[in-house]
Amino acid sequence: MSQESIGKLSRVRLLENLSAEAIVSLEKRSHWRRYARDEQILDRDSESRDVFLIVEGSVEVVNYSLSGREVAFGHVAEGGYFGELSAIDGGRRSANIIAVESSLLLVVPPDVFTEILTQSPPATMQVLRRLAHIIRTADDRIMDLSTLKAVQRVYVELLRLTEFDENFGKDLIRPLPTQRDMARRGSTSRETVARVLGQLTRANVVERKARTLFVLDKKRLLEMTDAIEGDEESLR
Amino acid sequence: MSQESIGKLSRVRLLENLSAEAIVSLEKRSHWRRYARDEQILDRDSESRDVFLIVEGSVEVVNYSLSGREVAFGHVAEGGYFGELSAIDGGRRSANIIAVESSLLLVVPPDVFTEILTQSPPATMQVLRRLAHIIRTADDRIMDLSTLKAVQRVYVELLRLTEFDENFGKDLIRPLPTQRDMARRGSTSRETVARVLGQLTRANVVERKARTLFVLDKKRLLEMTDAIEGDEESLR
DNA sequence: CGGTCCATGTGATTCGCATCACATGATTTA
DNA sequence: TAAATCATGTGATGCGAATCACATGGACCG
Repeated sequence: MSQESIGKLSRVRLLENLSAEAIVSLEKRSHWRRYARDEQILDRDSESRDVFLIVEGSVEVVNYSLSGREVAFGHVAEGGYFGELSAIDGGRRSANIIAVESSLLLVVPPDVFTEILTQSPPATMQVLRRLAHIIRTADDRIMDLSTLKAVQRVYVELLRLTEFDENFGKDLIRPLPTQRDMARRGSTSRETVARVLGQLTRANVVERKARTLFVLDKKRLLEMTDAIEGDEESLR
Repeated sequence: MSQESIGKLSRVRLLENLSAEAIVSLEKRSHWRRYARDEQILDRDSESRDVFLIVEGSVEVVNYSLSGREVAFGHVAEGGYFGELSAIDGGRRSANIIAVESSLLLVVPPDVFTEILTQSPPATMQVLRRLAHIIRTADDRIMDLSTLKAVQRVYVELLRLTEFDENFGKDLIRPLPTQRDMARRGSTSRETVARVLGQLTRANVVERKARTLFVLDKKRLLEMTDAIEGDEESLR
């Protein structure tokens, strides 16, 4: 194992409080694996219970319904990990994982993972906080799906992606995901996303330039999200 | 504190692996509280971070949208606990809790809860497994909301409530929740639940008698859940 | 025990949005 | 650079289910 990979490993959130020795020992009992862009890393009905640490790259969490419809669950970035649910409860994998870009992962066997938990309280708290965060996010999404209309869910999605850019001094989304991807996350159709984007552009709430979407009026977008709604188009 | 309450406390899942002394010490630093039926125990925007152990009774987890719509998240029975998310991550409460019946709770301050976690690995694993289970349930629900029609979500809800009764040797739901409650859980309207129930009765898939619903053909119900659906009513 | 409140069944109506169907534009890739 | 593939804009259509509106049936209560 190279010195470099140890350095990178220590940057994975799960391990950030572990000693160098503990990390070396962990690494010895795990194995490395590289996945190409778009490659499937984990299948919903695979039998493994391993935990995957993302040392380089990032992944998407996706599920498919029986009718073939895709639902996006989330994204895990470099320094994150996934697969912990099965390692914790021994149950099936709950989703499919796909590499967004070429990614280097450390595959940790379940018993090595649980050993970390029993030996490092800080690591355990880290996992607990992560699970708590996942639950909060999922609960919010259930609320959105249960109480908002499709159009409003697209607003929510846009707001979720919006970040303030220091250089421009403006709110923007960059890079803007494809409409198909946004539809997957908002549980709506690609066409609806297109229509919403067009409408918001006409209402001067957003402005599109190549791969970036400027959010000109974030406040208005926020209001529109929970309005009982009468006339949308009249916002022009 | 009575001998009896210690006995009851040790039956709360969170504490099942703790020593009697640990439980006594925990109890000393917490306080008891009784809530009446339908009383609100926890408000979504309350500031407390306490964890609640259900020693007697049971509660419902509910949320309200801005438009006033209710969404049922779950139910916690005697021996369970709730409020752990805020104790873990210090964040806001994620839902409202309402007593279903008169309930006796032990209110545990956040620092006492985290102390249990650091001192008892089995308790920690218990919490981890519980959170994992909540995530799996929530993910399933997101899939249902994203890919199923309202009618099918009612089928799913019925299946979720169905249990095999040893006495009768039959599948049944007892007591059958009100249509309003089932609508809350399936994120649909009360009327839709009524229509589905009527239809299933006519198709001899279920049969209603007072407060119990006999599920005559569970297999069929299961098939109808993920069918692409053409003709429902023709099942008669 | 008659009245009030809540649960239930069912019709009629409206509306949101998925779906289908193309046209056009942008990006790969051979 | 042409061809192929994928992303995007927008109209037309149909279906699902929320909503409105009552009628009836139970359950509880003063």
